[in-house]
Amino acid sequence: MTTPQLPQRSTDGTVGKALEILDQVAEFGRPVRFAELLANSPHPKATLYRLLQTLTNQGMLRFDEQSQAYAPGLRLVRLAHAAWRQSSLAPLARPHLDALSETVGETIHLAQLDQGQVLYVDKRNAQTPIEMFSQAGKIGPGYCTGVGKAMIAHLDADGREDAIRRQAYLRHTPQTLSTEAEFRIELEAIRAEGVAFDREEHEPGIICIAAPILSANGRVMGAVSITSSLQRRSLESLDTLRPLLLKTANDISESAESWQFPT
Amino acid sequence: MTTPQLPQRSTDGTVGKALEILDQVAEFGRPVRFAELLANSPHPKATLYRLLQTLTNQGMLRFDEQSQAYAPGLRLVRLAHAAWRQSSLAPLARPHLDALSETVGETIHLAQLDQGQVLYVDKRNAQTPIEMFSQAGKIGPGYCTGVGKAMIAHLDADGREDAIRRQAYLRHTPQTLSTEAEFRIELEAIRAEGVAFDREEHEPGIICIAAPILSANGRVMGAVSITSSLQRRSLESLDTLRPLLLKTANDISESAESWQFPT
DNA sequence: AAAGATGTTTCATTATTTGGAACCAAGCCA
DNA sequence: TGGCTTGGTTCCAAATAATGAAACATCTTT
Repeated sequence: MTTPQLPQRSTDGTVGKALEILDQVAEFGRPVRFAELLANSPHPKATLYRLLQTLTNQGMLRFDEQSQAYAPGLRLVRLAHAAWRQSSLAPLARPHLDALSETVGETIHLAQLDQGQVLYVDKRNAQTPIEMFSQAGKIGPGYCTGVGKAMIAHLDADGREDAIRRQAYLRHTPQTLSTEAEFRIELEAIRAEGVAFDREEHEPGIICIAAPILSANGRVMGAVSITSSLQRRSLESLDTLRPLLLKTANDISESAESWQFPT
Repeated sequence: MTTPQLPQRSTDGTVGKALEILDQVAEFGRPVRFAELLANSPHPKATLYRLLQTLTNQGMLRFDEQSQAYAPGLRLVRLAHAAWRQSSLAPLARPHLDALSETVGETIHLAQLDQGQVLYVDKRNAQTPIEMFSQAGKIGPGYCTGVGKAMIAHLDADGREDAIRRQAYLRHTPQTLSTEAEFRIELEAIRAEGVAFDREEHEPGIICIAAPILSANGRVMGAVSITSSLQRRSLESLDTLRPLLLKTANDISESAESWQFPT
């Protein structure tokens, strides 16, 4: 008899397991050895082994001979290009972000929600390009970023509860909201206000104002934010950009509505 | 008895089938309806249906209610970020591309080979800085691009044959090499020469010079190219950049060699 | 109303995945 | 040296999940 009554994550089929493993490898952020994966895996050795083989010769993983370790494969990059173009707001939002960037001269982020986490899909740098590695595809926490809070606050009840449950509530800075209760209160405030602020909750000295991008029927599609540092601006100063930010969010939403797929 | 003697692509297991479907959806370049996929699918209705369901609720695909169609999902973007950072030459090559770009002021491409096709992983051009997945992740043909030819020419015999077989040999321009025979001759010439030229083979008026990036043991890791237009430069003029290009390719290779993975 | 598309569900059959255990190959240590 | 540990690969009978023909819903057209 095998694994009788454990809560056991609802993985759909073999494919689900394989994709879960893919995620695990990606999360490591560096090539991982078989044994390391095995340690964090619910699967028996042989199963994990075969799944890794499959993923590898499909190009979803790459096996680095030299370090004897697995890393996410280039096939993903190819697939992601298609995903980014078709399923992200980035292509549509592009002109609006450009305009906003030009006007405010601060760092702009465009994000969407992916399994309760913030997924950045586009970015514009402040004039001085302190080029961090390209942002698209990067993920961030939902409970302590402006875009994350803005999106979660505007989800419907079910989605919101789900997202609230998925947060890690780690204290990144002294200002981080690190309990579910605090987070809930903040979400209420954001819903009332229409925009979210990040008050050094993720990184010390970094603040931002974020607005949700809502579809005509009120569903959350994503969020835009303007980020700055306390050295350059105060929260109040950021707040003066609110009308511009809201207009941008609205423009993006309208572009999305009027979009028709080609035959 | 099922599917008795067809050549039938060697798909490893259910996971393989699922990923193949993922590719199909991505290739469409626009949301696809169930029926369209079914038409191009070797699988029976029910099978395709279930596979699509699985992929969708795994976030690898997105089902657009409005258009009743499937598109690649955002989970891919997240995964690809990890892949790009760990499995592409882009992070390592970045400073070298920056330097080359600064010096020559022309469009630069960094590409790798993915299943016989050219996969662009980074780019520099005069105007726009990098926007991750708008350029990275894009694919191109191997037989009529500078980077493609440079890489394929330097593969080992097996890999080269495989790549030669995978090409489509479509005539994009009057200059396109559109038979396998012509392609083979060109590859020989490139191997002798050490660099490849694109003589308006992919797009009219567009030319480029490309060099392979080889590891210490001679394996092809990728290629760099400098692209220009006939309005601005001649092939001879591009050729004067050859030493710079080769130096860049070599620098990237050396950076890669000296790279050690963190524990 | 009937006939066509298109998408979804069922269920007995079949084939694939599973995972315990054996096996192999290096290190390591005493 | 020889035995012990650690990391990785292969086997194979049993358990499970995938399969696909066909029936069933819907929603359009005629």
